[in-house]
Amino acid sequence: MDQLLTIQEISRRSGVAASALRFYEERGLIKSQRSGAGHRRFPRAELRRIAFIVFAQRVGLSLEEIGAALAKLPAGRAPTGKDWSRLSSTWRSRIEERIAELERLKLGLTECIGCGCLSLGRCQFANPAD
Amino acid sequence: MDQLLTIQEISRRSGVAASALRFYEERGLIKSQRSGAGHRRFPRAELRRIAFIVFAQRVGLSLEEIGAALAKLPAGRAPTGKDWSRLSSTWRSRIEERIAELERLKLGLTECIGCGCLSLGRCQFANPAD
DNA sequence: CTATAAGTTCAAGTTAACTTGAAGTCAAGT
DNA sequence: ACTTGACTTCAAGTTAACTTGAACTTATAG
Repeated sequence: MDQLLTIQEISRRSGVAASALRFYEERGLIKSQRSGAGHRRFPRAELRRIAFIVFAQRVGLSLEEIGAALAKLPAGRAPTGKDWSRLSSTWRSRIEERIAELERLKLGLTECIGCGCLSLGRCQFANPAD
Repeated sequence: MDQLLTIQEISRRSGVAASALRFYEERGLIKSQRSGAGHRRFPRAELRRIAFIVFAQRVGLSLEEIGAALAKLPAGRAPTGKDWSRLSSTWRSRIEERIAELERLKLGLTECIGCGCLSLGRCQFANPAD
């Protein structure tokens, strides 16, 4: 059941360019076995990791952060749904913060820019409380 | 009342590095007059433009887009609050889309990654409808 | 008069996340 | 035998948004 896929197949199924996949492997985010000819062969399960990477990028994480997160997956056994969700659970607050910032900016769009208070250093929208 | 400020003063008041201000000027986002010695002198009003740039960046716009927006400000007269708000009004939908995406991702955090459906190409969270 | 702080220009460096190109290998089809 | 297509590595290029450094000038304080 652990079918091996070529880089093209993985690329097609994940929507991630082959060059990007090589790049991810170089960075240690994903792994592949090699065929006799030295060609990459990806276990189907890598699609899951790749999906995770794409997902995390949309959330706004850097590859470095994503790599650090992936490194925490249990070695030796296939990660469970719980493993994956534990991995990404810390992002919730991050997403919420970013949403909050965008809401603030949206408000600033009318309240702040419109009224003319957009004087950096004092504007509550331009300078979110930290 | 149109007091002229040095680049350091502008930098301090805007929180934007002097090197970045020179860069913005080079890109045509802001303008300065020159002192006898060839030093930049910024009219106070430029702080407004800079605030706008910073604001727009947080929204997620590129300098190029910001430059294009700023270029639409009426030449000759000082921009009014209405000018500024008209300029940024198109961002509302952009912000809202990004918020919607983040909400989707947040949902995917539990629903999708947790349950194991995160199989790219089919997952509704990883691949928002377009 | 001189040291120092602030400014200038211009070229080159930086980081992220890839992409592109060159040069070569390998298996399959005709 | 030969061409094609998919693959490999490695180095270099790309874009955005700046920053840094070198070399130099000008302004200010003592």
